[in-house]
Amino acid sequence: MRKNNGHKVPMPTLERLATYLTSLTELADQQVQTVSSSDIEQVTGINAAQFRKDLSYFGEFGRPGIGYNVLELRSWIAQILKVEREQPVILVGAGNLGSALVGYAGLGIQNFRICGVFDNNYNKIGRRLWDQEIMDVATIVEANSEIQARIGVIAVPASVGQDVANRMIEAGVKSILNFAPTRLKVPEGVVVRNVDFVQELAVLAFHLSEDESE
Amino acid sequence: MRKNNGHKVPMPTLERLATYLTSLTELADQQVQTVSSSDIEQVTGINAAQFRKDLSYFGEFGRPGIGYNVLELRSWIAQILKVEREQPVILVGAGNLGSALVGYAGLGIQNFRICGVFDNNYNKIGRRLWDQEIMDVATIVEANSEIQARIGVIAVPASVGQDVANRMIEAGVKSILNFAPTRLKVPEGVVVRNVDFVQELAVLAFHLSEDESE
DNA sequence: TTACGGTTGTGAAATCGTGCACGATTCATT
DNA sequence: AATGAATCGTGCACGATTTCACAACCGTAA
Repeated sequence: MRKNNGHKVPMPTLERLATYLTSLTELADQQVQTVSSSDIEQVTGINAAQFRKDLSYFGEFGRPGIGYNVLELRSWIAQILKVEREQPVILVGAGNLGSALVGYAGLGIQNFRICGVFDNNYNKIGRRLWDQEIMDVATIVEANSEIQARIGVIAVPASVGQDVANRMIEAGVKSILNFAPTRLKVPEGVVVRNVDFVQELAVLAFHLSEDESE
Repeated sequence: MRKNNGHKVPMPTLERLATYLTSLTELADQQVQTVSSSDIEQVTGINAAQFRKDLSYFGEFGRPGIGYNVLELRSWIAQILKVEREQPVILVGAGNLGSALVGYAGLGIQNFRICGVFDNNYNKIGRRLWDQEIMDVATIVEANSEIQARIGVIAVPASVGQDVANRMIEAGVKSILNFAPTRLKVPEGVVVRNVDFVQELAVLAFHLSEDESE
């Protein structure tokens, strides 16, 4: 990484960075060597100027007249997003959603790996979920002193979301992906992103025109 | 609904509307009769002025000096989001994620119901997933002429995402919730929202500080 | 009736994000 | 060496969104 000595990268830029990374990986698989910002626009639908601006927050990665080297750029973006090496992740909630996430092969593509699964249900603790043994959430601090995950995923009912978040933070988690429909209270320095299916559906429902929704 | 004769409601406003709806339902369950915008800020973490501005796109729902009637406001927002009555939803992809979504009780709370589940795997077609029989995705047009869903959920691998979207649109779907990590090409008038776990994790990884990520 | 504490709705200011437009750079060709 | 086509990086203007701040309003109590 080159600049960004300061800060203030817009959140939408970060989200797009992840998109670029995915597309660059595809392009690399297709043996493409070089791309221009308008090629990226072609593939991702994101405006070419936007792409260049996004990168400019972090340095200069392209060559005028040429474009970007696919492998190099992918590696740079991976570095920026801190996914050059495998990122361990822990997950609490071995229900349907948790199970789907642990089994999701797509995680590995961006170097994420779920290295610990926890639940509070004694019928589940000790069982296996894919390649993971489900552990007691009460042991999360101890377990994560081993795993050393800094990212945690919450896939539990809303009612226990805050409690789980607290434990995770105590266990050293700094970033939380929260699937429970609750706003988590977290201390300074901990980042939370919420994913709420129902909220997404509600936004979609809004766009239905009256006569359609009938 | 009262005004909004025009349009142009900011997307972030719509997303927050869904949050308000959830919180209002909780408040109603707690027998709270009236709330002020600062009560809402307390509960949701969303700025009180923001809340009032959001509502102002649709009309005047509060009384100066008093606040908002919880039940009334909830009903109004539900109307705005078109979730006053049950919204049928169809889902393609009876894998782990699809299964989790069909089984997710939270959907019902906002009046969404998955009324049709499809897949292309002959080992799955005909089987039951919770209360739904998995149907052949090839029959989606016919099946949805009965179900009349206008909202569709895509929970299939990226490679077949576009194909599934096309079929859905042919079947009359106007809004798509897409869990496949691909940018879908859709005709004018069809709205898509993407949910990408890996992108979310990547944004979270970015926020880890160097020495932590080691 | 008047005064007051609490609260809304909204214009206007401040902030934030996007996209254009252009100077600068690179390579290929003559 | 000079020309031209392609492409980057970025200042700036625009558009979108958030936040402020205040007039208008409501109910209560003196």
